[in-house]
Amino acid sequence: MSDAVDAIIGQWVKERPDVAQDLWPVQLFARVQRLARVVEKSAKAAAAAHGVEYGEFDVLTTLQRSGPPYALTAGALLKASMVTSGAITNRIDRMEAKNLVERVRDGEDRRTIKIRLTDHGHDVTRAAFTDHLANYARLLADMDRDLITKTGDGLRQLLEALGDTGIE
Amino acid sequence: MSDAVDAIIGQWVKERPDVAQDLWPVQLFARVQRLARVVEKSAKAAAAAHGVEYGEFDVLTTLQRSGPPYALTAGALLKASMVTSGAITNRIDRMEAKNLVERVRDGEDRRTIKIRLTDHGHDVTRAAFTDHLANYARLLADMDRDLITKTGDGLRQLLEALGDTGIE
DNA sequence: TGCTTTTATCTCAACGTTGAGATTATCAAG
DNA sequence: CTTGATAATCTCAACGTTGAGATAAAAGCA
Repeated sequence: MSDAVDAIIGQWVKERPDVAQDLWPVQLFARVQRLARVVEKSAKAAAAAHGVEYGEFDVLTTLQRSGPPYALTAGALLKASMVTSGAITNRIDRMEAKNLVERVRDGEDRRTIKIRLTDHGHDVTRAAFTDHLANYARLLADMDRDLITKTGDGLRQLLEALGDTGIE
Repeated sequence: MSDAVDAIIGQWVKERPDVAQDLWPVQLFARVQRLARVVEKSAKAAAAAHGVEYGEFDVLTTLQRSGPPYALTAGALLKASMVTSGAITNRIDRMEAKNLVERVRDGEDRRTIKIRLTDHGHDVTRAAFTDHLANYARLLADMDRDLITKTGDGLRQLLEALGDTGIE
């Protein structure tokens, strides 16, 4: 059996035999990259069905899983999202206009603001996340559960080694 | 041992116990997504050191690994790149301005154009790809080789099941 | 030959992200 | 207090991508 990445590596071995022994990370990282794109494309469609961009969906779920009172600072959302500060500001602006979240000034530190899920934001998040999980399950419908677990465990060890250990 | 994704799943189990049994795909897909971002960020920096955007680097390597005569149609690059047509046109425009590639009309079919690596494009690609592999190796420096192989194999099976089997 | 359909590429406005810098507030030291 | 340093958020122009539509050529078919 072979996939697109096997074909790509085969091309490199032919064209760049001088680096053939350095291609071993490619079989992992190229697959991670391709799988991420396939899954993200599917997830975007699932989010769009609920009227939100994928980046907005990310903010919604981060707030919901943080638990009561469903409010985090812009800085916390920034760290959780792996994007830059301008992107977070824009996302919050758009989501505020859609009445999904609201900006609340923090009494303690007036530099910080908290982003809080509105009731409407809660409803959208619950529905969208449920659909999101159904979509995930559909993608993996025919796969062996044990393989999924083992592969996920391997990725966890990689992420730990790369320092991706906390969500703050 | 635990990583950021374990923490995220822990939050969901608490906040949405009603979907706790549907979270199993998350431990895989969330890791794929996070790892892809970490690796891509690193790869972008490696490409930038050679004066090219990551998307441009993708076009360069696709052309180089295709072998002589190092020329593909815009359509072939489109399929290989997993982006939309406008993005490919823009990338080629920018790369042509940088003298990395040149557009060549195909004698047979005047609708198609071939994108061909220039000599300069060849040089940049060789150097950038060598650095790219060194960067990959650095990221995996402390990892067990067998784990990397097994995890990559798991991802291959997933990609095959999702139909990502050819590069055309 | 003419007509329609299909194929390949490009156009362009809307969109989201980047990232350096600006703004405003807090903290630490004297 | 006042000054300087630090911290949190926002601003904004530049950038790359999206995706529907336009353009143009080729292929299929009467």
